[in-house]
Amino acid sequence: MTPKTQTETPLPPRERILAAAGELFSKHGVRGVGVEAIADAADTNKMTLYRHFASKDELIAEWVRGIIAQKEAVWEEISAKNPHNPQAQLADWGRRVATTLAEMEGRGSALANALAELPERDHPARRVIEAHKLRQHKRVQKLCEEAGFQDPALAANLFYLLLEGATSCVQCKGLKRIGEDLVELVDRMIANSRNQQQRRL
Amino acid sequence: MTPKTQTETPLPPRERILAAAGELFSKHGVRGVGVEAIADAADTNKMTLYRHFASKDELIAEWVRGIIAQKEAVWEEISAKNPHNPQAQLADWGRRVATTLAEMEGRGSALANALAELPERDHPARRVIEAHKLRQHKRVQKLCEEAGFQDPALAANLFYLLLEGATSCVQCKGLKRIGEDLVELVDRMIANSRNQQQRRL
DNA sequence: CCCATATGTTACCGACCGGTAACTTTCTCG
DNA sequence: CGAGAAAGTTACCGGTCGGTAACATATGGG
Repeated sequence: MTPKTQTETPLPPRERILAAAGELFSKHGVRGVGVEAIADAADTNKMTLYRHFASKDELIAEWVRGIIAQKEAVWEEISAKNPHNPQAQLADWGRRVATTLAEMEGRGSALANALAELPERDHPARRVIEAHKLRQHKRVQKLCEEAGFQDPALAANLFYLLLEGATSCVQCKGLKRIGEDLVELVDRMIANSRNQQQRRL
Repeated sequence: MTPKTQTETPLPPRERILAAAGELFSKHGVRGVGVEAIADAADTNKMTLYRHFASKDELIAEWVRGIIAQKEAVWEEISAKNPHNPQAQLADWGRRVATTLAEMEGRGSALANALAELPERDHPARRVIEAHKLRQHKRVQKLCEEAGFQDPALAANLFYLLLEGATSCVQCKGLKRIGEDLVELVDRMIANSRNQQQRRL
């Protein structure tokens, strides 16, 4: 009699919970979803959830860690595809950010939203996100140094501001051309870096 | 016996409530503060709060409207100080954004945070914020047209992304030079616009 | 087969939240 | 002074939330 419409569940409960939490957190924000709703969506119950995660905050942190891991995996992919070519890596990165933005409908970056929803400065998830953002910034800065920008730190901050700005803008509808313009701007930056290199030779 | 340490209260309750709500919302986020805490901080009570605001959501919206009003007042000031000089207006704006960022300790833009905390697409506050962001973007775009950029829409999006990115970055400590670099980048953009104008003459 | 382990089920707790009712106090102004 | 509006006070409602206890069920390997 119970419909059982969901796909079969070969995944262990922990993974199902993480997946369900991810969907709900993305859609309604971490503070807008209760643990019971998560357990239901994962086709399990609150008790099992608490056997796998010490608290809701820890579940949030784990979810955030997953997102970050796959973002860092993308970076690995980028640097593997064009090793020793920082310009190409930066361009690739810009393009990927733009396409990612195009796919996000309405609600913006999960990480930025989580940061805004968790004002407590010592929240586990917050620490993880901040560390990741700093790593990301460092990575861009290193690429800018290798790319031969006159002022690598300035260039890196420009790139970084463009990225952060774009992911922040997605929340607001309208402003549609932003994705393509982001790519355009990154490409111009890279062209500039080449000019600067030539001038210096 | 009651300490009564607070400053005298010559302001009507409505203003006190708005002020207290503003402080608490900024510090703990709109979802992290209850109406009772707001009433207490305003040295009044929940009942009086609900006589002046139909609901918590309306109070949030009113707070947001206040922030936006003062941001738009800044724009008036900017355009009054350098009328018919779009470059100077853009530069002034960049400088003001940078100093504002320097003052915000830790937690980022109240508007961006509110947007992240209110996923419901028809929340009154959300509508107000989105309208404001669109107005802001239009304003920058008009200035870019007047400033004679080759591609005003592209330039406007660059400015806008820089702004949004900077206000979004404040949440993350570290990344300290961002404020000064924002000014530097805006100035370079403006220098570019002058070159483009000359080239076209 | 039987025990241990993982999972499901139900019920519950205390805290907090947004919002309201009913009544009292205070202040203003005619 | 006295009426009326604005503000304060207290108590309460229904709901939700994060988290736990106690117990029932399955599953799988020695």
